[in-house]
Amino acid sequence: MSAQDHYDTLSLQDSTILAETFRLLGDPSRLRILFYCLNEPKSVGDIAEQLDLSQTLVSHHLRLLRGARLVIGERRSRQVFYALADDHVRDMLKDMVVHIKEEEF
Amino acid sequence: MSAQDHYDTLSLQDSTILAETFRLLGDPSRLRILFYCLNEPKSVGDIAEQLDLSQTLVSHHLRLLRGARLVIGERRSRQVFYALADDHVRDMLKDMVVHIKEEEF
DNA sequence: TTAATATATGAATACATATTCATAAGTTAA
DNA sequence: TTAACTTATGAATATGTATTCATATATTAA
Repeated sequence: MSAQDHYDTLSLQDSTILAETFRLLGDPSRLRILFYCLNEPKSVGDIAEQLDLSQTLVSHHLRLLRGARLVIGERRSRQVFYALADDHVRDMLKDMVVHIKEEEF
Repeated sequence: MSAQDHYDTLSLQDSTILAETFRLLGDPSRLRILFYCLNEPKSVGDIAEQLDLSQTLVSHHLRLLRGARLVIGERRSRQVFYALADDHVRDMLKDMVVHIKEEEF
C-alpha cells in the first residue's frame, strides 16, 4: 500500500470483507481459541480441555476460522493440530490486544 | 504492557471485552461509518447520505459505537458530529486495513 | 407560539448464529 | 476384522441483532 493511499473511504466490498474477519473475531470462544493457538499448534482436544469448551463447539468454531483462513489444521495421526494461518493474523491479534489494553476504562 | 507479558492466554473476561469490540467492528455498515469519520467529524445526516444508509439506522449504529467508546458525538446547533473516540481506535482501524490488504486472497 | 430541521428511541420483524445433541468419519491398536 | 480414540458434521434450538417504521426529542427560524 503506497503512502498516498487513504483509509477514509471504505468501499462496500472492502467493508464486507473486513467486517467478515472482525465478525469472526467478535466471539469470546473463537478469540480464546485463536490466542491459545497463537504461539504453537494445538490439538482440538487440547483446546477444548484447556478452554473448557465442548469438543463439538471447538470443531464448529475451527471450521469457521479455517474458512476465513485465520487458522490452518494439520493432521498428525489421530489428532489435528491447529495454528494461526500466518504472521499477519498473529501480529494483528497482538496489535489489537495492545490497543485494547491501552484504552482506559 | 511490559515486555515479559504474553498474549497466549486470554482470560475469559479479557476475551469477552475484546470480542465485544470486534463484534461491533464486524458489521459492514458500522465499519463504513467508522472509516467515514476517521479523519474528521461528520454529522449524522452526512453519514447517512454519503453511505446510503437510513438516518435511523445510522443513529442506531452510532449509539452502539458510542456505548463502546469507539466514537464520541458533539452537538453543533441542530446537528451532531461524530468522530473516532481517540487515536487508539484510529490506529487500530488503520492497522487492521493494512493487515487485511496484506493478505493475499 | 408554530413550523421546520436534525437526531434519537421503542417496537416489531426477519435473519443470523452460538451452542448442544446425536452421530458420522478418519486413524491407530489389538 | 473389531474396538478405542479423535475430530467433523447435520439438525435443532434458543438467543442475538441488523433493519425498518413510526414517533419522540432537541434545536433553530419565523
